[in-house]
Amino acid sequence: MYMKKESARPIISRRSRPAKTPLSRDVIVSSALEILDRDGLAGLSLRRVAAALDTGAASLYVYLTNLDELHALMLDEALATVQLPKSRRLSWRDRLKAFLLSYLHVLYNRRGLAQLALSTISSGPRTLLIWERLLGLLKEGDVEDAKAAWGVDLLTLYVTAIAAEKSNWRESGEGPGRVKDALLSASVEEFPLVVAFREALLSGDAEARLDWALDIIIDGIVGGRLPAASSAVPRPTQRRGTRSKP
Amino acid sequence: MYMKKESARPIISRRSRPAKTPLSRDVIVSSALEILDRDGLAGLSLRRVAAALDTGAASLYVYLTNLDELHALMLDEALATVQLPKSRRLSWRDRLKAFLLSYLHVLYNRRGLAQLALSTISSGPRTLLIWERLLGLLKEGDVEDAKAAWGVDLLTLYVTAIAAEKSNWRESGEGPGRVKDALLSASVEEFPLVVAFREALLSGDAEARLDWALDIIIDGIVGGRLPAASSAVPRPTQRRGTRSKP
DNA sequence: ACCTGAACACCGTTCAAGT
DNA sequence: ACCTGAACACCGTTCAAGT
Repeated sequence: MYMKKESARPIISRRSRPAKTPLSRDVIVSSALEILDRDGLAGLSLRRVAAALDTGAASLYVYLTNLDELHALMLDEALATVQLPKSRRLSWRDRLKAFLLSYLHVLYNRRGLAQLALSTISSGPRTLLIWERLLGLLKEGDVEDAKAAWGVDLLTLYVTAIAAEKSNWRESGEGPGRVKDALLSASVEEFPLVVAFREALLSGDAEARLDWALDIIIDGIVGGRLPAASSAVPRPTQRRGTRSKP
Repeated sequence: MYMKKESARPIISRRSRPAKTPLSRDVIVSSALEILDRDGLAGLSLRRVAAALDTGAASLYVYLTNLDELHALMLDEALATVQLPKSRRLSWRDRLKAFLLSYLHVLYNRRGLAQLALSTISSGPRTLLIWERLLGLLKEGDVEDAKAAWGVDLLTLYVTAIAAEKSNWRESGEGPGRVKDALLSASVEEFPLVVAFREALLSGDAEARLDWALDIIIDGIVGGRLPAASSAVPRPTQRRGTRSKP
């Protein structure tokens, strides 16, 4: 199952390649994305990328500081294909939803990418462009600045999470089957509500649920309260924060 | 840096342990959680768990089918400590938020657990209990069944995603610093809105943002539209679904 | 039935040596 | 400056052999 291909062959026959394919961040990233498509995140390794480029893993360290950096570069590159709908006939809201759906599909359609998106802090140019577009759409909807800013965070995080969850289901074999089994075998004594809600919990396809959730979140961003305070305001009584010093 | 500890010592001195510590799923899981606490997800391996239990990795396969299963067991076990606030003086809404915050803190406080939560499909008894509690709270708020069911999904996914994102920041060294840098160095020509929104994008601490987002989502679940249709209803025109057969 | 050592097929990263 | 082979310190999983 492990293609050892051209391992013990002294005749290398460089056929088409012009001498070697000069290494660069770009060729490394696109090579890595090809491997991701074929073998998923589990099949992606520096050694495999290097092998595809006909070199050793050590060579990549001239262009990358480590595997994490490659991940971030891959993610940002992949996000280049997220698309704003052209049709000007749609409302800002429908275009926002279409854009988020495009984002979702980009993450979901490429194996392992959604996983990567959640474990990688990306802030490359493609990521910035997505923020730019989202801010533009929310501004079209006359959302106040403070709400738009926080809304971008909320929307991207939610969509990323959905993509990752769906990806998991696909990658790990059988969809939400395990959850379904757990629901069906839950005891009424211990989990009366879960049992009572069985059908409702399992109802609806992924798209209907996503659409519902997006509507809720968008409505909330548009109509909800303003972010409580800018960073300079003293907080009211709060429950034991994450900050380290008072 | 790699504690080779008691590697080449013929005198093993079983001190306190009663003959050996008999292996079982439970001891394996709690041993694994200890390692997770100390060394994070990157430091967790079957070999290390086995070493802590004074045996070889192969021995664990009597109790586990693979590493993924251990992950799922660990997650479910850790979720046991999520707590419903006792104080009956709080509104259902405040108790819901406190419960979700407890969930968040359980995921966040244990290193690597949030990551695990997003890459693992958990459906053990502790997970079911969390659904049970959430359904109970939403019912107290007189949320319609269909909305409550989908709401559980939305709330847990969002909180898990937040925990994972914050965990990433902590685990990967410097918090949202990279994002901040990207924001500060973004060009006005390319990303005018991002630049204009700089301050708003960075404003507010994590708690304020979380609180804002939770309010939006809860409001949406309470007041938003009903899920469009139960699974049996024909869908209106939809954009190219994920389903495989028509 | 349970446990084990050894082996297999991999990893990321570093480093001294080459060009 | 860029590339490389070899080495280091790990992985998960399987398997034949032991008790």
